[in-house]
Amino acid sequence: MKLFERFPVTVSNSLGGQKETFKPLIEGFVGMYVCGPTVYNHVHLGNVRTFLTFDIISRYLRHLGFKVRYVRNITDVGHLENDADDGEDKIAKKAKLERLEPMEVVKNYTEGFHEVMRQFNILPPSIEPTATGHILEQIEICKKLLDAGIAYESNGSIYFSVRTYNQLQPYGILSGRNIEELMESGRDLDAQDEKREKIDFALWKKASPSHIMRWNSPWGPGFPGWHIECTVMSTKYLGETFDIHGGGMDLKFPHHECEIAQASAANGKPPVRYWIHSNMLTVNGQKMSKSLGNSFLPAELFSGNHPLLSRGFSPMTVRFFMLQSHYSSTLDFSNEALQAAEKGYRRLFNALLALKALKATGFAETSSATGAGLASLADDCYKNMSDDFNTATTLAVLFEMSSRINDLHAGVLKTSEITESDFKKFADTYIMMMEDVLGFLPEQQEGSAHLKGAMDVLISLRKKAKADRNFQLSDKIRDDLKSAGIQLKDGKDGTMSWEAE
RNA sequence: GGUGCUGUGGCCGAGUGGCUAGGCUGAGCUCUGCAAAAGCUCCUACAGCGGUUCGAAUCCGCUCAGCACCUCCA
Repeated sequence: MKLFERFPVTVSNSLGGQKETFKPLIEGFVGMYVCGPTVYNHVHLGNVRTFLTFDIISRYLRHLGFKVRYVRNITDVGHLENDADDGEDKIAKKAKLERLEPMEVVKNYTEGFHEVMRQFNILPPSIEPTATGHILEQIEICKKLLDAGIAYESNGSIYFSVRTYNQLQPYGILSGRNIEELMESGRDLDAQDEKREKIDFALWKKASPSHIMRWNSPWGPGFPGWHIECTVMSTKYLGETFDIHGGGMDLKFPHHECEIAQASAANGKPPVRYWIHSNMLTVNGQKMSKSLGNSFLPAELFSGNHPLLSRGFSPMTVRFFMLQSHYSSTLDFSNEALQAAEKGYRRLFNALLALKALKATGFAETSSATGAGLASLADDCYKNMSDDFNTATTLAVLFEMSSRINDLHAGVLKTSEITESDFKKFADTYIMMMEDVLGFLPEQQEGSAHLKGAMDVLISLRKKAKADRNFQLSDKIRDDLKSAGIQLKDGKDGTMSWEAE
């Protein structure tokens, strides 16, 4: 029996708003698409939260035994800076400002993005396609929508007619909007506008002579519209209908709504079975965003070099901090919360080290309530993770498990009280949840061989001093090391260990 | 104005109608030569007002407060 059969996964589907049992289209296989970053600037922590959410989802689904194809795109063209009238996209604008080639900008920020992902131990997707690598497919789908009469050409640009689409099937099913209301709100079309109606959106934009990112098309030189790349790439690599589409909450409308419309119109079927949206990271109750100027760059967070931070915090502290809340809730960012997370994370991780160091022998022959309790904690991890990837409740179980690990470590709880199979289930689950599913890594790098050797010398000196009841010396060794940032810990049986802070 | 969401103890933050979430902080105890680490215990809350129910933080209504989206944004 596969793990995904023992612990069936439920997901909150943004389409419909209900929690549903997750059943992939093809049993045992999962296709997942997540909207990736626009690489015209540094990623900030809000972006990181979204990618972390889907990192956890893909890790857990794989852990359960699904074969997951995870596609996350790089948007290196196409998102307009202000509105369609400006005819200039973000990448091109930045490039002009910096006097760089557009692809140079893209390369620079893509590398930076990957570096940040590595720092947070967010695993790479299976496929990371780029918009510029799929221009032909985007032109093809434009043709298809033109042929179907749902798109129209206007002065070298192609627009999607939302009203025409809406006559065939309802527009707005994801965000709960109807086009009449949309027509009443927002900015009105001006005289130069090429769109027939303001709710229409661009599939292909004509490039002005000064526009430096341009490709030839049947309608003249231009570049792809805002939403079409995701439809093209998800269809190409996952099929016309696939299992999971994810992204930040702020993409729900209009981006994902438009994706549904385009794909449904082009392929005659809904593209996605489960929509998952991760919520926003906030600072003092307000959404973290570039435009509000309250965003943190990962580098600022690590160094503490930011007006809102009292000091720096490590990537794993932040990872833990983010996983303490559910992805569908907003999460508020503060110094106090990060400090609490730092301590909590250290506790969990020290228990992991203690568990790995545990010499577990002499197990019980017959099962006991204690052992069964440990084994059921392992099941609780899976139950919580399978319940809409609830990392917050899973962490609560892991804290409970860490206390039991410390009991084993201290000898309060003895392996002779539990069977080997109960212990193995307990221990394996703790390790796999921590490392494989939640993706935690050691905080400080292992000390050099020289440091370890020197610490061995100091520890043996201190042991000698203690044996001689020369507490003045033994305390000095401990206190001086403490002020040098190394904490000595005395074990129950006279052993000593140390931890760099 | 439209659409949706939230309001939980000192702080952060889970909560599928009935059993202690959890973390951090604080207090106490155990262990320890003394500490640290660790274990145990305590501080036990659900914005307000009504309603449904044997029973509601959880469902319904109203009020208040806040947030997000409706324009590029994870």
